[in-house]
Amino acid sequence: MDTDDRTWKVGELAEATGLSVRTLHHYDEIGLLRPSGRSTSGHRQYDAADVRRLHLIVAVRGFGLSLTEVGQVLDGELTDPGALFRAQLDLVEEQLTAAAKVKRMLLGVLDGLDRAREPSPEGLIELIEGMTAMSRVLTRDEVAQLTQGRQEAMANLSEAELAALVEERRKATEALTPEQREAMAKARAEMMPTD
Amino acid sequence: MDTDDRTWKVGELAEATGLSVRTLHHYDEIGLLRPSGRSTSGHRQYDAADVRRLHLIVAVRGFGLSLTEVGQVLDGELTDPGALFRAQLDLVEEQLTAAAKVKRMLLGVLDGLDRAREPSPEGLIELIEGMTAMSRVLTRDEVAQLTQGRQEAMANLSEAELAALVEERRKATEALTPEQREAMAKARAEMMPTD
DNA sequence: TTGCTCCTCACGTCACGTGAGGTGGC
DNA sequence: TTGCTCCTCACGTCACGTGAGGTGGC
Repeated sequence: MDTDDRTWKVGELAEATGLSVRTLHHYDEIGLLRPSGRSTSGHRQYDAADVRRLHLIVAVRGFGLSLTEVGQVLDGELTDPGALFRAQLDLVEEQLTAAAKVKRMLLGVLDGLDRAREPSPEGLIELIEGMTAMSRVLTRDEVAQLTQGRQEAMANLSEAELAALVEERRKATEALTPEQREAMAKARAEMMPTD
Repeated sequence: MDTDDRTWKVGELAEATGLSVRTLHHYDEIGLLRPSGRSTSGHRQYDAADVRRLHLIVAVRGFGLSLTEVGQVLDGELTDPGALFRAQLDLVEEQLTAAAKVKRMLLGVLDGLDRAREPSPEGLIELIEGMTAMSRVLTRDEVAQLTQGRQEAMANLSEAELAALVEERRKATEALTPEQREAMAKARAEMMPTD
């Protein structure tokens, strides 16, 4: 039983797992992974069980859980771990849709930059302004529909806000080249979710 | 020109934008958005230009850039902003594939939990162990193929490591119920990217 | 005068990174 | 004896959250 008896030093374990020594120190500090031994000179000694636990830590951490949650899962401190994983799934799905939207917007901006004859800082700003003003309005409408109780407050705010917003967009559009105008229209189309 | 002359207090702006007062204080502190005025009593006064800049800040921040980068974009400090946005696009695409993988693994774990007759903490652990041991091996193989120079070092490591790994998986599989075994096989299939 | 908003410190968060200064093993 | 690894502080990061204690405007 060679491998069951051998022990790892912190640097060896770091090298083997791709983690940093500091990370292993950190896990020790917070009690997530305490090496089961110390040498006479105080060096950490990880045994096979520690290594196994470390692999589990890395695995569960990969689901996006906090280190506290990782510890709870591994130590069986949760009455319903499934609930935690389901919540995490919801979160990941939100991240996926959010990231997909960001990707669409980035593609829109890059497309606009490509179409611009000569790239000016102002052109970029106006491009971004045009792209996002749209989604801001949409968001406002959605919010207004969802939170009926606050509609009165919304009306007060949107009075000045929407005026400023419309004015902003008018000014911005005015200063654009035809190419940029076209890019903006295309970008808006791209922002509309298709999936 | 009513809206062009009016001025916003920090609380009003926070309410209107959905940001926190603290966030606006923070943007002031780091110089990202300094209100153009202060009242005699020291209260921040944001004018229409400040509000416009704030909307731009929120928009650009939405691309996932750091506040430093947001400032650089808005102040035209970058010779090639397109490069920044392209880098950001790469990052977002990486996040998308990573999140998709996490989603697949979470679905696998949840599926395994559903199939287990009675959910035990040990069963969960073993399920996770089984699911992720697979991807660890795959990753190792890929790394070995990519970094030829380090193959010798890899061989040294994988000797003890792989032995422990195989032993781990054998023990884990041994203790599983038939339902869990089936779930693991299904989970592995799900882990293989299909897109 | 009572609330409400505003102000400025200043510490806390999360998962480590990055030296700083010193000791032990091969 | 020289490197290399190990050790323990301890501050820094990033974008704010969260009180703490006090002042000004309607």
